[in-house]
Amino acid sequence: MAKGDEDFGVVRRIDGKPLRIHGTVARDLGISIVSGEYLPGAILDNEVTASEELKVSRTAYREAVRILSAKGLVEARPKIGTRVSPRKNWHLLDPDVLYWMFQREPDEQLLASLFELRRIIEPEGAALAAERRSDEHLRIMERALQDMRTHTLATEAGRAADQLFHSTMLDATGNAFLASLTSGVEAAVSWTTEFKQRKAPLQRDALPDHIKVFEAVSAADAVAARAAMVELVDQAFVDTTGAGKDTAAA
Amino acid sequence: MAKGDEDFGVVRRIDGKPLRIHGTVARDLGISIVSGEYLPGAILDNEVTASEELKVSRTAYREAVRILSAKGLVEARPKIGTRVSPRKNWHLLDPDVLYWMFQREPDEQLLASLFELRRIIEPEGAALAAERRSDEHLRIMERALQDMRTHTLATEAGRAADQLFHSTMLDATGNAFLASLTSGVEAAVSWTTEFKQRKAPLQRDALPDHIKVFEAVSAADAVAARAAMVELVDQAFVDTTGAGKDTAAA
DNA sequence: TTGTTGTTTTTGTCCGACTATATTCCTGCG
DNA sequence: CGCAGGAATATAGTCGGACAAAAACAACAA
Repeated sequence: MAKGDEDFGVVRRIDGKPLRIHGTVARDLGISIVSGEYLPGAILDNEVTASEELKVSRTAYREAVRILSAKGLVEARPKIGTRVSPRKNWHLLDPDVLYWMFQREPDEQLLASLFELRRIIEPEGAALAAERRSDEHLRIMERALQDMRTHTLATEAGRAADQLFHSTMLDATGNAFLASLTSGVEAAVSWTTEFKQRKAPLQRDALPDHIKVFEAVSAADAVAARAAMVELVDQAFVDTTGAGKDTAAA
Repeated sequence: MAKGDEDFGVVRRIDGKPLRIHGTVARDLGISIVSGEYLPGAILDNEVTASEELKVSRTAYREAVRILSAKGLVEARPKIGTRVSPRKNWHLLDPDVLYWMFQREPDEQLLASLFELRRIIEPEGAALAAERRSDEHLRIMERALQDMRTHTLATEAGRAADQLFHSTMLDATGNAFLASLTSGVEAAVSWTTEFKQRKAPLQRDALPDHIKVFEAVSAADAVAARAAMVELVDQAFVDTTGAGKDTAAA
């Protein structure tokens, strides 16, 4: 390969790092499972057979299964085999699982549930941020908003600024659990957005909603921050699905 | 071992199943990490050294690392080693991570954050359940309440009934994400309760709060269900910490 | 200084053998 | 005939050891 070239054929992770073999196998199997190709209770091929089938060593295959098992998707037992766990046991809010779930066709019902959760969580997050944010938080968020304006969400830099805005606000809530939860969910949604955007490229400018949230947080006005974030989430739902104003109004 | 005997020395998982070697190593390492023994950015011993140190094969050690990596606790890179990830990347709401976090001394701040999250989530969950529950849900919940009354929370059967009550209500919300999230958090809290209960055995009877929630859900009264659940969570917070009425009133 | 090339350390992958576990089945006893 | 106990068996679990690949680092050259 000539200097400067890059191999875009390499499978990459969420964070852009290349996937090892065990990672790709885990990802493929994970997607198959969450998309219903293997139903809960189904038993996967035994390790020897499965690894031969996938043309990887048994070691690599086992490490992949460990990953899926750590996320609650499967359960391995001697003499029985590796069984797909009941959905109830799946770690649905695990970032990878979330990512896998929205890789095929984003299930309408599931997407609605996800936004239902966002609508519960994020307004309260904004309210907490309004009460607890530091001046440093405000500085970063304001700067991020400026970058969003100049670059727009169509560019990589713009989306990075958007992420910075949100992650800074999460940090400002002072609640690590809330931050962990929301960051994963928002990431999942942003992938869906990306997915949808190939078909329906144009949608409403998200900046005004962000500004409203920022101003409320800046003014330490929890009530206003909550209201502004409700609007932002509802708008995001409409943008993502194109429908479902009923759910948003519930 | 004579018939009927059991080996209580075996390390067991949350669900009671025995842990394999890779499981115990993952658990031990995981607890060390979340309890701050290894700080974010720190690099673990290389696989050969570490596995020798722990007297396990490199294969088993690697599978343990895969588990931790799947939960966002560590990140492994060739030539660098296995590095503890920044806390921001940890999957804090993963049931195992949560479990590990409350194994040593339950951090006061963290526990408060967890209840802050519960106070946001669970009332809304109860409200949704009130709107969407089926008659079957009601039947199971009522039955569970009866069992709670007859057995009390001091017994295994009583706690099982309590769990059934809560998990049924989560099912009734019709939101898989909400259910997944809450079940993990409630489980973590119940372990802390168990932990605390060794010192302060006696606390207020939780049954009346449960009944109020049930009656509201049964009457399909979302507002009342929300209010009743707020009370239940606040009461649980007081019972768990013994202090912190400020946070509960926020 | 900058770019390139080699060195080296560490994780990643593979293989093949053996162990542990738990189901299934069979056998013999009541 | 039914059932308890033990043997057979299929599967995941563990091991050790070899080699491959990635990536930081050092040495060197332009």
